Amino acid sequence: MSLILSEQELVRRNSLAELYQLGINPYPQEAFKVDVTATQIHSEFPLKPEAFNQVSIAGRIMSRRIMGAASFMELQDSGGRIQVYFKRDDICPEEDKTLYNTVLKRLLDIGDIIGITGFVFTTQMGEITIHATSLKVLSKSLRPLPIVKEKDGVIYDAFTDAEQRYRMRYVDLIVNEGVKETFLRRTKVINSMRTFFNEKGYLEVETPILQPIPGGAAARPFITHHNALDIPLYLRVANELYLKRLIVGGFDGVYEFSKDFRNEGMDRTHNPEFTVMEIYVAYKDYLWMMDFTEEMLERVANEVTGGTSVEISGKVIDFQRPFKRISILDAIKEHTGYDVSGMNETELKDVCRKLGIETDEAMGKGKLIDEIFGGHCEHHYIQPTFITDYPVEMSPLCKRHRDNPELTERFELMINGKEIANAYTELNDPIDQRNRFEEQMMLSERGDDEAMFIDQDFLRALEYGMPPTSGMGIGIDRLVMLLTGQTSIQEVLFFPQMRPEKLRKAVSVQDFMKIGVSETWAAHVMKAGYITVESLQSEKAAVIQQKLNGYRKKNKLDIPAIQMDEIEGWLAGNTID
RNA sequence: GAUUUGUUAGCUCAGCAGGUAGAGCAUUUGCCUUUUAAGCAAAGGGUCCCGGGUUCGAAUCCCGGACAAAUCACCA
Repeated sequence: MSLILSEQELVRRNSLAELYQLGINPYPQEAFKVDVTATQIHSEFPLKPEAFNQVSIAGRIMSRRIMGAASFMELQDSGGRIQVYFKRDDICPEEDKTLYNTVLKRLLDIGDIIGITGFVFTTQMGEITIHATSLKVLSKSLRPLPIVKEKDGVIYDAFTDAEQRYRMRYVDLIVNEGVKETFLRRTKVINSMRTFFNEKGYLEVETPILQPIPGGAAARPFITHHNALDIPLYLRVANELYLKRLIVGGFDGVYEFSKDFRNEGMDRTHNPEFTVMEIYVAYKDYLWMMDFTEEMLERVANEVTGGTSVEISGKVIDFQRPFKRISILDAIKEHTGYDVSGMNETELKDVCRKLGIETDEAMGKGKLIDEIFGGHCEHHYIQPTFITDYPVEMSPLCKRHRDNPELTERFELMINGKEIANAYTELNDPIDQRNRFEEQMMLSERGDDEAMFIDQDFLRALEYGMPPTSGMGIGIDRLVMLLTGQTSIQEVLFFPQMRPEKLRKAVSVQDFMKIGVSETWAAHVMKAGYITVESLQSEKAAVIQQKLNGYRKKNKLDIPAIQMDEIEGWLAGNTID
């Protein structure tokens, strides 16, 4: 962060100092009583005006319109904005008009947080407004906010730079209307699901994020190190294996909203850390889970949006039950014309070649079928659709299909061409499970770095016996995207992962004084464009002299012109402590 | 990782016939007691992302780099 402040920041710091001089603490300790919100005033004042004769409210100044002895401000609290009217003689009934003339008109800025008391009325323009009778500074803002204005529903000068919006989400939330709403909905989605599960009697649990074996999904993990144990630990890529251990332990239904971490690419649908809800229910199968998932999504959509359909990038998606169901092999047949059921690896590679899909040695049957589906079928499923009965090679934790041992009892829910949920009739045969892990190991040896590790403790748990169980995982971020009409995951995460901001090396006046620059000149040297000591020392003395004296003249500085021998002293490289 | 586009004042953006850096809002000063993206008048504010090159001269042209966005690739 540069130490060189913009003009507006300097003005605000000066205002801050003046407030202190006036005996006003711009960051007071004591609580401020808030007895009403902007939203309440807007909705209830027209019905019960007499209830708003004395209100106390706090918020951030978002606009100011000052005209002599009267001013209007827009105050923004957590729910919205309310206009405030100040009249000099009302907030300064005595002789001393400083609070109005100096504090309100000059020392307060857009972005400052204030508390006021007053009564609500309607202006001649018909806007519900608080007529303030007192004013208290609650927090002085030292940086200018982007000014976003709106008239007749048209937004002017919106704060749109995605990088700045994500890096400074706090600013985004303050100035961009609608950002808060997305995150309120996100919480509603989660609350709605949680209530649904709790009503069914399932237990919310917490399982380890730091895992010695990153199991439960085929993904590249983040690795870290535990010093005391001196072992590597992995950030979880899934919580599946732990939840199933709990089913072994005797719970009928367990679920967890889990932050998972995958060390893979980032784009508008992938963030390195993301939220998944996983639920496991004993004595159920994947057919039951399909019904359960439909019921859950229809209800969540209803509770969050007030209906079952949502619009996203021009497409209307309907969460009304029942959802379409189709097996993955039928889906491939339908969209490519190839019947890949029963094909061996060579035949599948042949199909891939004909479809223009690149293959490599590391790909087994499961991966090949996945590629065909991903490349030619997935994007067709806009309306919620269950894709079922995946090949056994693709699903090492899933039970074989009751009618065909080559397949598994698995479904993925596709919405808007993307996978949203994934569910199994869980594999509880410990012998089969061990074999499947070993097949994964072979894939790993062939070079598939996403293949799963063998979790011996998980196998031991299965050997004690797990009841027949169905489990389902759903990507919360992607679901929230659907239900808020957002097309990038960054819009539904408060703080999406960003490349670290490169901060300019902070230099201070003292750094320049160390090489002999006088205190008088040090600040000017920085303002004249030498933002590091190195940048100054790498310049020729004559150039520096010209530049500094030019700066002195331009800014009409009341100090003597700089002399050559003084500058040569700076460049000599002697440091002074 | 590839391609395309972008990076200019606090914010949104113009300027790219290479020739002294612009607008609106915001800021400062003055006027204004019910305004509405308030108004009127004046002023200040910029490493034109960074580093090289071409040129008498680069925000503008060329090369390299950083960062971002979009598309694609990768991604149970």
